[in-house]
Amino acid sequence: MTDATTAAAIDRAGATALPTQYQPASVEGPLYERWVQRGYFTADAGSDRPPFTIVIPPPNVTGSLHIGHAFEHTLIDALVRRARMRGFEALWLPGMDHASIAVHALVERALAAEGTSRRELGRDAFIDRVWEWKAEHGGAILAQMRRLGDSVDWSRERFTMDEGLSQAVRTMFKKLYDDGLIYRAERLVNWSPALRSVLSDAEVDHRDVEGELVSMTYGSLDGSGPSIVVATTRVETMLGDTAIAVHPDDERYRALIGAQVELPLTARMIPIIADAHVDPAFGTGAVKVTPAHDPNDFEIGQRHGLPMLSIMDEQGRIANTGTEFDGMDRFAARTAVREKLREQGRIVAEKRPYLHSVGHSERSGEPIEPRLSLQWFVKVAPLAEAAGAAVRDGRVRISPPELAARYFDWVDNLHDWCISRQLWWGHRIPVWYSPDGQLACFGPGEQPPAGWTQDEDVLDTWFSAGLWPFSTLGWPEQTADLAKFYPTSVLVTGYDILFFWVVRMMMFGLYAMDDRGPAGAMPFHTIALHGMVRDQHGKKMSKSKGNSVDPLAWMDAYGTDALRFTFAWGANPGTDVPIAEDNVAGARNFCNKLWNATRFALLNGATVTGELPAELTGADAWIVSRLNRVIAEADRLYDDYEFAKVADLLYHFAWDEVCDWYLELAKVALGAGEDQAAVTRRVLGEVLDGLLRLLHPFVPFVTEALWTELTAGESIVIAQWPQADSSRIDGPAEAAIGQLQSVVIEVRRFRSDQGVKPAQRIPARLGNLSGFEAEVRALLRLTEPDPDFAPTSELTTSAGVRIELDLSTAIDVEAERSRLNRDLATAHKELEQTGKKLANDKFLANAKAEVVSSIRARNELAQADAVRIVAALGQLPQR
RNA sequence: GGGCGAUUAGCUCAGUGGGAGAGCACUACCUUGACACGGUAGGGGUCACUGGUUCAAUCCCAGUAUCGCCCACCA
Repeated sequence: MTDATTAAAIDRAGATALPTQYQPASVEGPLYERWVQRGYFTADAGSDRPPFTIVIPPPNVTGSLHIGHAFEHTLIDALVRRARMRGFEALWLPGMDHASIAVHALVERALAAEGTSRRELGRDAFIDRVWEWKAEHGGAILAQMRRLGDSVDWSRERFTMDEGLSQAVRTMFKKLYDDGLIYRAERLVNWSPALRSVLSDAEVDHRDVEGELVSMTYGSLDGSGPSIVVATTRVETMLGDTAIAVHPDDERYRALIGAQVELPLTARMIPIIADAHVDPAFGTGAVKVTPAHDPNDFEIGQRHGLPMLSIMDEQGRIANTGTEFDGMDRFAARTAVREKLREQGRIVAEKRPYLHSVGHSERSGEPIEPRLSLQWFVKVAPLAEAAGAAVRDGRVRISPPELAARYFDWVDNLHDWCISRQLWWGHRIPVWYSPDGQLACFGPGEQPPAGWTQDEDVLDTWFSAGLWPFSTLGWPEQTADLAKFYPTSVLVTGYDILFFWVVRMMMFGLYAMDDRGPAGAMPFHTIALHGMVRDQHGKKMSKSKGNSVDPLAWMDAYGTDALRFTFAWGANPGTDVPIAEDNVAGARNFCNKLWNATRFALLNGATVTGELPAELTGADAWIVSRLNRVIAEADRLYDDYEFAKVADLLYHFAWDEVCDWYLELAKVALGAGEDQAAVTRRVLGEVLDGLLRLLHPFVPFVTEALWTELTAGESIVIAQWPQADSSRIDGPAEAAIGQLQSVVIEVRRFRSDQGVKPAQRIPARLGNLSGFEAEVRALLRLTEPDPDFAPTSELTTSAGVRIELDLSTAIDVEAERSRLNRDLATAHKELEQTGKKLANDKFLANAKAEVVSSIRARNELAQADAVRIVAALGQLPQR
């Protein structure tokens, strides 16, 4: 390099003032502000760019950014950034908190801390409290999510409870109601006596507890009439028994079927019935049936038309039995009933403790009580069938495909969906009742007559969440957004939520948007499923285990880009992602490596201006060839949502090829005369420009900071996505650099084995290196031979290049002998393996021709290696 | 009980019908004018087990064991 170009390069570096280490804090905030101000993140339905729409799960407003959400957000943002660079009009569908249950519970907890309760407050005041709570916590979580550098247009953010979405929910309910797909029925629900509310199945925690299994005699005790022994873990429910069931094929009881026996403690007679649900092998093979307090018994009761006696009030006290137990708490009654039966001599066996699973309220902790009540249901059969068909016939793709089995498993076995909840926060059911008991559903814009009252219940949170892909676009209005951005391109979410959310969106999208026909109604073209974030040992993160980590703390310590790259690196489709702090540190190191590689390039005048020369040679041709292969490969992997593989590909291309080899080779080229240096400066710019753009979706801040320095462009956010140019693929150049690498590696190994310090310069005479002599000398620190050059050692590399070295001292013969023997062993092993195959006639007859020829080539190579190594060993001085 | 998936280096995970890989960790040497958040070289694996198919199995098939997840059930 001339002094003038050196000075120019240093001037330029001075202007960039890049520090030697990447400092995340100084770039992240300012860059994010700049992106938002310049409007890069906004999407316009009026543009003629093709749409790319992503449905995003709304963050739970639970106070702090959860690592799982940060992970998911990162993947989504990567897709959106790439789409934007590829020329799409990219839109996220942002919203807050479809999880009304969670918010409800958190607000209730806050009220309890204040010594008050939802009931004391009343409905309206409670809802005001929820809004206050959301305004406060929602803002906090948004600020945390922005730190991730996500490119959501948060100005489009919608709350599930806002006016527009309420219209959508009412429209949907009315449409389903009018089509006869919504009905009201009395069913068993999960009742929480403490909350005096229904819980969804998802809010019920099944825990193994130590209870008791009590067996007791029903009917006659003295043999004067029929009797039968049944067992139960909940003795008190016997007060509500309306039958005893046995298996129809059970010989022991065949004669008793149809008989009536007296229910102890009551004057009632109940029948013995036959039902296939009963397991003859369990207990006595006879089961008491309490239809109003047990889900299975309810089914039996329905099949046999049994009366359904509710024997508890809404606080879990025995009621309406006409016995002495009325008014007792259910657990007190359990003991009292048992002891009363014991007095009568009806207890025949007790097993205690008896381990069994009992549903508990996730919110209040006490065991739930199944309870009969009137609820609203969606008839899902026709909806689920359409949802299954859309995936079966390929209109909707699931990635990875293995998880489609789970989807079908669910969709094909869906029961009717209970959509009413006895909560106050949520969309109220748009059904009104007249004073004389009529009911009617009123859609948006319709007014119920005066004096009618609205149903008190609200809709299940997944009802409104299921509308997300189109309600956020303005449906039921036919908006420009809806026209352009629906169906959406892809849904990215965890496989854990496939059943809850994805299936609902599929059913509702296909149903609500059916005017678009089968090809346009589905909510998304692709469902891309990721796994759960785990700790470094693959364990689920949870607060109670104390192994959950705070993504914000890692962003502080290592930078947002490091965290994002870590997420991408671990994101294999559909599989869980163990995240350890070591990985984040590794990603931070990678960011720093990129930083310094670019710094080096800038110091040396790398540029993107001017045409890249059509004909490149040597290392320049090689790295440009590799770049174009990497672009093509990265595109293919991105298209398959193979985030981990993209990250790994780019990591190794950047580190192993660009930094470890190309930059080192470029140092030689930059000093090799102005013509060559100019080409290399341009190639350096080309390679880094392409690499930074490929990495930008995962590593937005570092790439923006470096790319704008390198190219003086406005922003990498709006830069074009790299296009692979197959004419730049250069096989001969790749082969030549491959040979150079093998020579360098072998001589380095020799030096290392001989204990020669890396920095020590050694005179050497080199064989024919086909034009790479300068590079090899620079990389290996081999100087030109003096006139009185006297080699003390020589070696011939596997590529056949002879290298003579003057180590000044005698070589370490034993070290060299051991090195050669190791190589010889490798060659012999290879010879043996390949030789065995080549000696096998069946192999030669059956194996594909290219396999045979590759084995033959390996065999020949091993043979040549062995000959060379044996010769080298023979030349070593004898002991 | 039903279904799905996993088992590969000390740890976390890729991978392929024909030469066993990565990151971190480990060993030795090195502050070489981009980077010690670095460089160079190196050690380390009967690819869970047992059978089968095949010229050839870590990969395909069957079974076993262990682990994980989902669903159902637990009178």
